Amino acid sequence: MNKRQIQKQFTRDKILDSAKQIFIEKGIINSATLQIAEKAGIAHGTLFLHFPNKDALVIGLLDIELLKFSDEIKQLIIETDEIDKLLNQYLNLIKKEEGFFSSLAREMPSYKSELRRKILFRESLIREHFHQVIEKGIRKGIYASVDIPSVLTFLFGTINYYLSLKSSFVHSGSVIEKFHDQTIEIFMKILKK
Amino acid sequence: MNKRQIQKQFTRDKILDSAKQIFIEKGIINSATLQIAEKAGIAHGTLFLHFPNKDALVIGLLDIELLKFSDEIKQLIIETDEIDKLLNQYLNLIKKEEGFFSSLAREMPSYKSELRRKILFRESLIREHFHQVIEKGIRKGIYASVDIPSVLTFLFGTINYYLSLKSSFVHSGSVIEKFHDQTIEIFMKILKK
DNA sequence: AATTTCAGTGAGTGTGTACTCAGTAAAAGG
DNA sequence: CCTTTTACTGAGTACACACTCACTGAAATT
Repeated sequence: MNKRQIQKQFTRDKILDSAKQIFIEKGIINSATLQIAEKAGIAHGTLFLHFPNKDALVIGLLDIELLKFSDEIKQLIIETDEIDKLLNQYLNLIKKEEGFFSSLAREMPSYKSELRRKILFRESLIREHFHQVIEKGIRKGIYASVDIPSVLTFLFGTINYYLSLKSSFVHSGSVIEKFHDQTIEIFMKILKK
Repeated sequence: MNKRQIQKQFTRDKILDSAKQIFIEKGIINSATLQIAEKAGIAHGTLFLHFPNKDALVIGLLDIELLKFSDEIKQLIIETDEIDKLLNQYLNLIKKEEGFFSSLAREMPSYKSELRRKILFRESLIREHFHQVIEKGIRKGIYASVDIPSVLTFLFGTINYYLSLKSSFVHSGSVIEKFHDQTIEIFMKILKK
């Protein structure tokens, strides 16, 4: 990479960093591209050299962040094969980026269907891991033979709900932490024989 | 009421009807007040004679609709005191106005906190009824002595999740219907001794 | 019948914001 | 050293949309 390419990449990263900060603070939908540019310390027009339009920026941002998250999850799967430990670790990971996931849960229903599909696809990969761990548990006779997709929708739906209404559930601090124990407890009861 | 008052009320109703239709179709946040006025068959300015601003219209609309729903729920409570039947009836009521509740679930996280508090307050009244029925069941020894608020958050969270992502879960038709049986089944398992 | 009241009208205004494009300066290439 | 390429700039444009207000005409009041 020559000097120009390095500079270009650097600017792109600044835009994405700024977009992420603003995404966490108040979401992307109601934030102006001008504000993102200002926070990144670049001209408004520059943003559109790197992303053809606002949607592309959102997709770019979410793609990167969710990929990072996916990788961390994968690591986690390798390390744990008990569902309560996995769920505990999963919640801890979300908690680490709770602002991000809260904004995501809040705004997702308003995204264009293509982007929503992308996000749900990434979620489905995570579900797949949970699915396998539960399946193994059922085969071993540890868990009741539940309909796995159903119980996972129940689980992920609830977590999504906590995140999307975070500001109504907690004034400051973590929703995930608040509901951490009871979520695991109830989910384990669902799996209980 | 004289002729003028009747006419005024009629116009107000037309606005609310139109707003409800548009709310169901695509939500209120991304709909223009001009469009609502056109659908109601009135001038754009007229809308602002009846509601000082767009927010007031949204509050007016949701207040009326949620009050109607509350009343139907109350009726239901009187008639049934088994939790699975109550839940079944509750889901049926939501299904009857699924478009409305889907839009509500989708947009609620984006509303100003005051309006969100209002909506959550109405929901809390409904939860209160569920709470009582479960409590009675626990006292009778039918259900396990679970932490009722936790399991209710789990339940309402999941239902909210289905509704908010309705268009991702079903192409056409009812999400509530799709998840009806499994929701009841899992919830009853949570309550099982 | 004359006057007052008021619901309704719709062109107009102000604001916010996504996106453009002619111009600039520094890096790359010869 | 000169020419070309290109990342970047930021004032400008187009558009959408919430909300206003001078005006109209019919109903209510006198």
